[in-house]
Amino acid sequence: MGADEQGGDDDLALDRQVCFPLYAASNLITRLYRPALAPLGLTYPQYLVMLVLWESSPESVGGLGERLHLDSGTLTPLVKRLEAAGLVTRRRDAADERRVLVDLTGAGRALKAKARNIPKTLGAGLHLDASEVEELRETVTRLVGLIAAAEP
Amino acid sequence: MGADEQGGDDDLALDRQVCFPLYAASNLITRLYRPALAPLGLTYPQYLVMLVLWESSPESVGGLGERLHLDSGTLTPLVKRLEAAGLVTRRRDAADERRVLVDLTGAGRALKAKARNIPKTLGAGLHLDASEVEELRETVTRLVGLIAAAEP
DNA sequence: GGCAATTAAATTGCACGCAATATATCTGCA
DNA sequence: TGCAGATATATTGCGTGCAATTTAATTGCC
Repeated sequence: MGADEQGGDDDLALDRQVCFPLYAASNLITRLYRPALAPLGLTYPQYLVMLVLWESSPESVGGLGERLHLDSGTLTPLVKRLEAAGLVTRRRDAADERRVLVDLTGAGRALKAKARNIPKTLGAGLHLDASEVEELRETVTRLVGLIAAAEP
Repeated sequence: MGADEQGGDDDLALDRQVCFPLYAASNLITRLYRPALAPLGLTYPQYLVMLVLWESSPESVGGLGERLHLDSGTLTPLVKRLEAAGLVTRRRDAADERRVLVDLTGAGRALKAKARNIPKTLGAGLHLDASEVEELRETVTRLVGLIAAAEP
């Protein structure tokens, strides 16, 4: 142990970080999805918003943000792009004029059919067995819960 | 199973995706590190570059990119900001003028002392036991390897 | 009812990330 | 030697992410 390693062997080694592989995995996944999403005219974050809406719509901007851990600074312009693409509509909630409700158009709903095989197609290329994927998903989901709970 | 669920129960449910928790975890971690890195004047990606340089410097832009899975489009402006902050120098490699070598300044090297307790401080807040963290790190690292290998 | 505090979105400004492209340098081979 | 192809970095353009601020609407409390 060198004289400059008072914090332990070397806590600052890149290969010791948990944060870094998560960061790298996220970037790599965005890159991996790009060619599959390009024919649908979607970016990866836009795809996530569509996943939420395909499950339940209309949804407020805040609702989308809570689900995806994103704020209005990210979602407002993103949803406007989806609106410009004709996939969603935006309207003020009559019951609470502060809210904006994002809803699917016919084209937005129809896009789900084109997206259906994306998870299977992209998952297959990784050669991870199902149980391993499931465990990874659960562990990272729990981590997300922990970090989100630790937030202000 | 509904008539619109031909791809399985619903492969497009957000909670079924492995990609999403990784994406969310990455964003949340960046947010989590921000207040700890602010006193050092670093963003999270800048911190990762410094981690690499603290391990071995000088390093070429390409070397940084290979280690962090980033390209010159991201690294060039980032490293220039580190240079403007007085933490690194940039110079052409005399042996191969195409390369740019990024090296630590005295201030850059000195910053390591201030960063030393960051991993422990931030890790402690998550209340995950060490073995669990280790397993998560290994699994995600393996995933990163798989996706990176699948890349062109 | 009325006003302060809260809440929901939108806006602004900055730093990524990356595809596509441009520029400069090097390597290999005729 | 000289030149075509490959390689390393830089640049451009666009879409995020997010802190900080602004604007508009609602709630709570008197």
